[in-house]
Amino acid sequence: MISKEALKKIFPDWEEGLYDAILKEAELKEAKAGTTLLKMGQNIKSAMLVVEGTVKLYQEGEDGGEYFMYHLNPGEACAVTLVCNYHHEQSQVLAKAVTDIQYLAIPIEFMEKWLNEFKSWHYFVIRTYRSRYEELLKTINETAFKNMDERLEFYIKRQVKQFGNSVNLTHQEIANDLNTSREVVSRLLKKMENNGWIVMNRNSFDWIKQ
Amino acid sequence: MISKEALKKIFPDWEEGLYDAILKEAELKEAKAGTTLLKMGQNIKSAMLVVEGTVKLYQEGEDGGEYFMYHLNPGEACAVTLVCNYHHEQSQVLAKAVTDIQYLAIPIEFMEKWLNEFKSWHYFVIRTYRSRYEELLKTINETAFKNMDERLEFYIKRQVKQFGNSVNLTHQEIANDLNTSREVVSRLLKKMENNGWIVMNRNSFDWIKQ
DNA sequence: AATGATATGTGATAAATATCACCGACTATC
DNA sequence: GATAGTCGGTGATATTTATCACATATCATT
Repeated sequence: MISKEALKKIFPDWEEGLYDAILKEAELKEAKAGTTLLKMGQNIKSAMLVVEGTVKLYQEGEDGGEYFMYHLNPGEACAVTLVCNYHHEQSQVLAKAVTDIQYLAIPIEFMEKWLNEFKSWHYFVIRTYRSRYEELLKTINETAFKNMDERLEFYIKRQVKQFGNSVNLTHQEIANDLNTSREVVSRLLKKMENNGWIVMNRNSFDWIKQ
Repeated sequence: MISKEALKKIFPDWEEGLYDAILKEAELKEAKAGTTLLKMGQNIKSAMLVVEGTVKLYQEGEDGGEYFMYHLNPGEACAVTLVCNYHHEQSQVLAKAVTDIQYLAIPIEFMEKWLNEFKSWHYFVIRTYRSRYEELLKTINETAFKNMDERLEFYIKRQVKQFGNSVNLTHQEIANDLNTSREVVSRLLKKMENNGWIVMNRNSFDWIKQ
């Protein structure tokens, strides 16, 4: 299990009792890069708090398509799993580990209990919802108003912010995240290269635009 | 001001003290149908709780376009205005009254105070965020995966659920909400009419599909 | 170095949507 | 009931994106 000190660094400003409760009740789990952590429609059994690594959150289409919404980093939690009420809540998102990750899985029976017991947990839940809500607003804005070239640029910028200027994704992977086709991504990336925004390699490219 | 009994009907399951606090601190405001209640970028000075009527929430594009996200009904609150921390939060949404409305405006200095004082307020804030988050997920799903014909159908169904089978909107208004053009909406509605899904009139149409 | 697998490039074409131009129908108002 | 304004219909065309087909490039493995 994780040490209390490490926990405090990643999730600051909680009450002592909450750290103790986490250490007692949560399970520290690991997952390899690429693992699907949560599927749409799946019953939610535990809340997920990211300790190490990065998770990608998707919306899933009926036809099986995926649409990238936002990243989760250490100290952040998956909003949909912070279930307050009932026991048969189903996931409305798809979550995948991008890197090898560690996360805390907290059985959902503690969600309501802790809301009553720990003020800092309450704040954490609200902060989580608020920040995820704001991410969704950005995603909607991009999707509703922008063409694919701008959406791709937005996507790459988020990627760069997360992992640095070297983007290690194939055109196909990017196309999947944006729910478009590889050809479209290839052509738009080629344009960006011609504009001097990126330098392309196989399996990756570098963002060099200011 | 509104009576305590009326308040209890619209916002059930709060603590007595919270009703009293609302009655003491909130202002009951009115607005005519069509009024813009909140613009994007505007400083948030008060939380908005709907008492009577319906509010439409939009995302606003940089070019001035609008994109409809969801309705707010009596007993519901605008999530973005439930600001917890700082005083200079700016709105990331556009809110418009669809009907004549009444709403409670609560100065944001009480947001944090009440979170500490009233457990039921805490729950109300979380429930608000959760339900708005879920609405956004639906909106993203429609926008990212569906073509305009399906999006229009989804839009009409939400409208029907809100206001009944008679949809009193012009093609132009629908086009604005979906960030497309009137011609596209007209053509798709014509198709729906040919399919026997709707009966069209000037300024309105009736949804007759099962 | 030959082979197969994966990644990327690109033309041709189709489909969806946006835009422009203009028309006729209805409505409110005087 | 003439008129101006709003609403809806529709062809033509442009743009964006999706899809298909196939070529080339790179890499890993032997």
